[in-house]
Amino acid sequence: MRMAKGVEWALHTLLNLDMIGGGPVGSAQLAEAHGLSASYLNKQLQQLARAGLVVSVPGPRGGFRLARPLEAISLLDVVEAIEGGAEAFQCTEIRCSGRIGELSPPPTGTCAVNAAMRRAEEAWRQALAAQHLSGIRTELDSSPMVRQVVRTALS
Amino acid sequence: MRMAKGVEWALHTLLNLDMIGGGPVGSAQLAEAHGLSASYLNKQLQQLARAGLVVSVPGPRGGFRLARPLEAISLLDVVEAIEGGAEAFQCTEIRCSGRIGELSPPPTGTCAVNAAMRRAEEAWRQALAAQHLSGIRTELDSSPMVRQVVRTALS
DNA sequence: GGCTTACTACTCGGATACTGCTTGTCCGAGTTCAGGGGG
DNA sequence: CCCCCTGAACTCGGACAAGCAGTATCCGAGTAGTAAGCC
Repeated sequence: MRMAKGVEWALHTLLNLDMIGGGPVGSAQLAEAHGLSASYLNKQLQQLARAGLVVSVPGPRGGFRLARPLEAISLLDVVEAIEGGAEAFQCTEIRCSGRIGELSPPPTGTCAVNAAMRRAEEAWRQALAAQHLSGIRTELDSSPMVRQVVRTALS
Repeated sequence: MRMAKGVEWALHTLLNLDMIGGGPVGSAQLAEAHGLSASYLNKQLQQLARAGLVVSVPGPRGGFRLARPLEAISLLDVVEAIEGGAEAFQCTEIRCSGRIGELSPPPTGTCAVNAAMRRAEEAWRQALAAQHLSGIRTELDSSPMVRQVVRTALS
């Protein structure tokens, strides 16, 4: 179970978009800031745009800008935008297959294994939803010097 | 991010091993119980054996049996046995690459993005570690009739 | 001089190949059991 | 009658392919800005 690395890219890129301020920034510049593939980062940014986290501006001097402040963007928002909202553990109901399934009556209620895994996953989602990008920005050394570096790198 | 379906197979198989009792059961019978691929289930059982959750008995009338009671097996044990203990979110330290990495001084401390993701993952792991297979067995309808069905299916 | 218009350059957006991991399969090593032969 | 030995069958164990999701890339659609031409 490995999370797509696009999540890491998206998180850092969103933080950079916040540091640079208002105007839209092209995916090429955002990619160069961290030495990433511009085309692939563009793909991730499109998914963020579909999820309503960033706004895309077409045309020359276009790009992407934050759709809302970092305070209103949780880690869960970003993960679901990139990974999709599907559950990691997908119950295939093997309890209804094979000899046990044939010999047993159709089970009632949800699978206990599935329920337990979903409980754990719900804890993960809640922990993600409880953390917002504004908190990460605080943890980072967001001194004016760092912000200036980001602006220089994205100019 | 999709969890390997081997986790689901392993969980149901461990529960079946408990229901049938002491003697070792071959992977072929365990697979037939749920209509699974015997060879592939065998692969998963080997990983459970390496993790010390089951004991493998070679030779005719061999197979696998539980190494310890269900009360002593948590969901985390099973997930880590199948998936491996690696973190789902793997920080590639892109903050040190690209133009921002070149212009900024080497950062001190761990990446804030990585720390936040690990906090969420830790919540998930704790939720997994808090649930034991004995609890799932209780949730299941483990009436004598069901147990008899499992024994018949594995005979 | 001001306005309109066509052009150019630049951006996003989606369709298209490639790679690594999960999934699935196969055959060999090792062990137990059974049967036959000898003491 | 009891013991030993040989063989066979069955199991785990690891090495070997196939399928799919994630990864990476490229080219087309659309738009803002610009410059030239016209009134």
